[in-house]
Amino acid sequence: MARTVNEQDYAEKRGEIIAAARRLVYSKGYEQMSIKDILDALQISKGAFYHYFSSKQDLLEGLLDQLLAEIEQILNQIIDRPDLSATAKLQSFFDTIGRWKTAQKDLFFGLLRVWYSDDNAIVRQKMETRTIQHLTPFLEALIESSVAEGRLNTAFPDQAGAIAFTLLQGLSSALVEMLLSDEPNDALWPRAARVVAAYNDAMERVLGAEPGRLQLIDVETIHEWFTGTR
Amino acid sequence: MARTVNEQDYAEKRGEIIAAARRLVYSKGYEQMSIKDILDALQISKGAFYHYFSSKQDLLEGLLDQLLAEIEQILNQIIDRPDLSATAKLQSFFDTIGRWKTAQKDLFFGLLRVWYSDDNAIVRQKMETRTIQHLTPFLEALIESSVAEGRLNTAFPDQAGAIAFTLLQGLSSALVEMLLSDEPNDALWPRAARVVAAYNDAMERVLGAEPGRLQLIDVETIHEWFTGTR
DNA sequence: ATAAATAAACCGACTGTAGGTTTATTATAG
DNA sequence: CTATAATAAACCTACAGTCGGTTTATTTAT
Repeated sequence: MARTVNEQDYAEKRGEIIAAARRLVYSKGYEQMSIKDILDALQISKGAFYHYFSSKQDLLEGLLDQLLAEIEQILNQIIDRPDLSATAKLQSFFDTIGRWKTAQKDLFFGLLRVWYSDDNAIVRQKMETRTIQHLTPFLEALIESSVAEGRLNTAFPDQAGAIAFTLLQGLSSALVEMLLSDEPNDALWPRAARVVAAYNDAMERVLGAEPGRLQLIDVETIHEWFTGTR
Repeated sequence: MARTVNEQDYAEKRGEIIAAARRLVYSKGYEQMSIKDILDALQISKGAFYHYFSSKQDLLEGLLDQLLAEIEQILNQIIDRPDLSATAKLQSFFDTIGRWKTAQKDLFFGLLRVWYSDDNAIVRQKMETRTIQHLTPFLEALIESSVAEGRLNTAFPDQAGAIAFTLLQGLSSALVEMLLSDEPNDALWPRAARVVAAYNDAMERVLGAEPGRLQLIDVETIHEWFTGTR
């Protein structure tokens, strides 16, 4: 025979290209990123690129896969903890999201404008639907267990995960819009706090949790978001 | 001076271009629609187009304005009805959305694929945020009145409108995804009914309505959606 | 061990198309 | 008449994607 595909190398190279694309998407957004940007960054030819990806969209799918895989890994770490009750895991899930964003604050805030720009609409849209599709099962399991534990109460544990995600994304959108507005932070942050409180309330009602039980984002965190340098 | 701008004519021509763009967006999606498509459809030159719009994005904004204005008009008709209580208006609001979609069923289903395609992500995204921004006040007012009427119960009437919209959009996304899937309709529709029930429940809980009071979409309607020709 | 064979990996000029600009011309209100 | 709105058409630039071709690694037959 002849030269055979080295799956290892192939995947590695593909990963490198995706990584470069990711940096570019983070810095200038998907639409603004040209294939040439990637070629320049990696010093490879067009032929090389199109050997690994059939189109720019194909590259995007790969990027989304990578992002989702990372999230799933983090989620799994929470799920696997035997010391936590299902309800605690659920809360830990929310906390982890918030903590990640805070930890990578500089990166995160730099990302915001790009991620929520018009030039990134497809990426966000696709990421949103994929997040719901892939992560809902995790949430569903936690919710079902919590219902069994008696800490949650819903007649639709199978659907509640998706609805919870919808709420989470709604909250994110609302907060991001405020963060990206021109209004001064100190005027914004009490309003942000109220938005969070409202979504918290909504989430508790939907899942049938006792008031104050579930906290999507703690007040500390949003305060920090809205008082740091933008 | 010289030839003065005829505001009337100017707006009219702009409207014509937007209308043509709208037909094209409906038939092939925003990204797939080129400026040339519009020029060909109206038999005008590029110069003419760029006299009325500064860019393709500018055109999009105009299109969104048009769409939103139509929705607002419909909403206002409901609000203005003195015979209805606030809660009845709220229900009427949901009904109207569903009835519109059913009435224009053929158009509506044809639209679905295009509207939810990747090539239309920016349009949908922008329309979503603008819908929330512009229509939330209407919902808020209805919710506040309903709370006063004692038919709803929420500590966050000011935020509940936005959250309600989030839920509506979440439900829409879920249903559309099912409608666009390859699975056969008869297998799909009981699941769709359950999704609707879950969102109904969520909405009632969030707004603090009595169970069964609020109906986002009635079962008749979705049944019709999922049994007609696709 | 070596050379022929073969397919993967890579290269970069080229193309078609699209959004947008510039420059020139026509029509019309004052 | 003339200034300007309105239109036309040639032009520019950037970009995704293609394609014929070259290099490089691996296998197989001698």
